[in-house]
Amino acid sequence: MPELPDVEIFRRRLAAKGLKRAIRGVSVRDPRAVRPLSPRRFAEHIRGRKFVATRRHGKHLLARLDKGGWMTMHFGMTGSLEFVGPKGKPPRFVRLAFDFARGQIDFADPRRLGRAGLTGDVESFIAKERLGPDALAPSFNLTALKQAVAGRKTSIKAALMDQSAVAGIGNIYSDEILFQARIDPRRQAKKLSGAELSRILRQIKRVFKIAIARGAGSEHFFERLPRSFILPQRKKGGKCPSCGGPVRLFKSGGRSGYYCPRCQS
DNA sequence: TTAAGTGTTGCTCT
DNA sequence: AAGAGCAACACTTA
Repeated sequence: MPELPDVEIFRRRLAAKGLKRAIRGVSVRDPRAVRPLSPRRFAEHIRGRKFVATRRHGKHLLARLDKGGWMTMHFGMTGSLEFVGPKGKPPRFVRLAFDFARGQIDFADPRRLGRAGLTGDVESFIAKERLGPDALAPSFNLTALKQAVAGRKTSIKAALMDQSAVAGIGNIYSDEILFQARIDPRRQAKKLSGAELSRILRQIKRVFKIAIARGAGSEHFFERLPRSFILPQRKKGGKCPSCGGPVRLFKSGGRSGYYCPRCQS
């Protein structure tokens, strides 16, 4: 689930429910969720303090602490951030819980591939993680996209998913972006024309903005997407929303990609 | 029941 | 050294 739009939803949730309120307790239910930090060091660093600002870079969420420094979160394949009110029922698979006077914020993660950590400042964190520019940052323009895929022999789909080239695009949304841009995901990145890259850039911004606006990751999210989106058809037997033909599955590096062989070339 | 599949990343091998 | 393949992980679905 957690690609850029999903993480942006988590960020907004944290900003709405967890900012400028005392964090009364931090419960590390699974030590692996804060690895390589010790649960104690992580919890003690945050307990009694407040989050005062949030940021997102690609698929990473960061929250600034009132006395300086930031908490970082990455959601792996199945992580999420949920707010639970005073009488609410917590989700399954909670690995970290932040307790406030009214309710709690839970980091849930069935597959345990997500991580939380601590860092001094955002810029050094981005450098350490080797992250490219955030896909929604205004500075990620056509020049930056050209730079990201320049000379790359790999497929445009793989290049877009490379977080060191551009941060935030994953397996699902790369399919949608390339479908909207009418580009075959298997094409070599370096062989795309300027006009094609321009279409891709426009669709990165558009697809992500639409996904965020429609509540990425929420229940019935797929039904709330425009009819022109291939995302709900991203399955066996799916039909291209543009031409009605069957969507095709291809595999690369253990990942599944879907596309319309008639509409994308 | 068992096996395959899964929205991410990082390590290994070439 | 870029790129491909697979492991990590644990649950859900076929």
